[in-house]
Amino acid sequence: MATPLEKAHKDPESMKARILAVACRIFGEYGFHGTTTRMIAQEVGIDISTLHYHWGEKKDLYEAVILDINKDLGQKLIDVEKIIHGLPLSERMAIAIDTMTDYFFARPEISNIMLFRYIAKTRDNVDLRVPEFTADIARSMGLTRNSPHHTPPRAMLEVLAVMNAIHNFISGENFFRPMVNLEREEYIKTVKETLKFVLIPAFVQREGET
Amino acid sequence: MATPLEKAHKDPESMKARILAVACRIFGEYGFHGTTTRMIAQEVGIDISTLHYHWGEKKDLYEAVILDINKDLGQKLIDVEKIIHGLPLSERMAIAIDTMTDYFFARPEISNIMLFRYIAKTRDNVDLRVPEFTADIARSMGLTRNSPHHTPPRAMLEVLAVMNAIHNFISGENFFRPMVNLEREEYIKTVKETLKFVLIPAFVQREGET
DNA sequence: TATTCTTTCCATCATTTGATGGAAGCAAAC
DNA sequence: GTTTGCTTCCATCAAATGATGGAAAGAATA
Repeated sequence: MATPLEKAHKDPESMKARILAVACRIFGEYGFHGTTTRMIAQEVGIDISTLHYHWGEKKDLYEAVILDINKDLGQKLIDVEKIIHGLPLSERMAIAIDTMTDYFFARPEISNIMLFRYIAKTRDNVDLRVPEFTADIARSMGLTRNSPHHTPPRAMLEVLAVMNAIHNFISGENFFRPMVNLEREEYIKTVKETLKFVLIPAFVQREGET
Repeated sequence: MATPLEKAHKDPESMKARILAVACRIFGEYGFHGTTTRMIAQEVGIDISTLHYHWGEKKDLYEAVILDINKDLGQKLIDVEKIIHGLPLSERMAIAIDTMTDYFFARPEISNIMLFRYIAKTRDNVDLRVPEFTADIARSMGLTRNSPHHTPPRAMLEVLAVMNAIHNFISGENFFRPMVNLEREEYIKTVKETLKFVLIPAFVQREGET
């Protein structure tokens, strides 16, 4: 049997896990400063003291959310890499965009928190593992052919351009969807089409030139 | 002579204008909730009461910032449109990307506040004129050829993809630049190259197909 | 100079918010 | 049944924060 701590971490019914899930959503919606511990506690249906009992102070809970996202997203990227491995570039990108878009639409808090972290000033120590993930994806996309153990700035930025394009449409849904007046399903479908249209040709074209 | 209000609005030395400029920067750095009126007042070097005297409550000041951005950005888009009018698509996009990237790097608060507005929940009435701007750009890019008086969702999302790609690299500079370990000038240069590389081919390719 | 109007600051409030101590509840072990 | 340890909640605190009233300072005008 696992230790109580591990159990609490794994059992989604445990109070600790329930708090973490709600915290992830609320932090994603309102950002760190826009979120109050009372908002989270109320959403879970508990007292603030119970929240502090399980997770300590607000910043600790936020860091736990970051770590949770790192774990989940890291695993997802590994899964996708396995699926697309060996396929031609245009297919790899199409599948990756479709899959990751579905994933983020299902867990929009992840896109929200990542974008918040990019643009807002904070003083955290624990951090998103974006540098590692970005380098991994660059390798997976074949952008590091000339320097397998180092990721050139240009390759990093290209990957970030792709990833962030996805995040924007997920996090911006509340703002963009009324603009284009589409139902959710239709919005998701159009977002995927647009992303694939805009992002894939550049890379395919360059690959053909070598 | 202009009214005192207009004067205060135009004279960048006036207290009201100074507060607005600082507010724009601080709101951009920390978001609405992450910003306190005391932070703004301290940065300007005045008492909070003076701030409230000129701009009323915090939300009013924030709305003034939004209106200011709308005005400035709207004018910039008109200027760019004049410059690129008539040129071939690939050149139009290259110049627009270069120009707008320089513009946002010079005023990163604009990118910050726009991205904040996309992802964070608020209950504002006054709003960014993103829908209008987006439709204008779509028209300028020739994406509404088949329906000149209506902007199809797909065209809107394509424009948003381009605009947001720029915003991401400006607002994310503090996060991304250490990742790629570049000096500021080099970062800006690489960002422009990357944006043009990723964003232009898709549109040029489609235009060639018609 | 005296008067009036504008601008700025000091002192202070009420509310919100992060955080804690201690009592009460509850289940498992003895 | 009693004890022990874990969990939850109530009451409360201290600090941060948005906001205001009124006095003081300054500028413009008669």
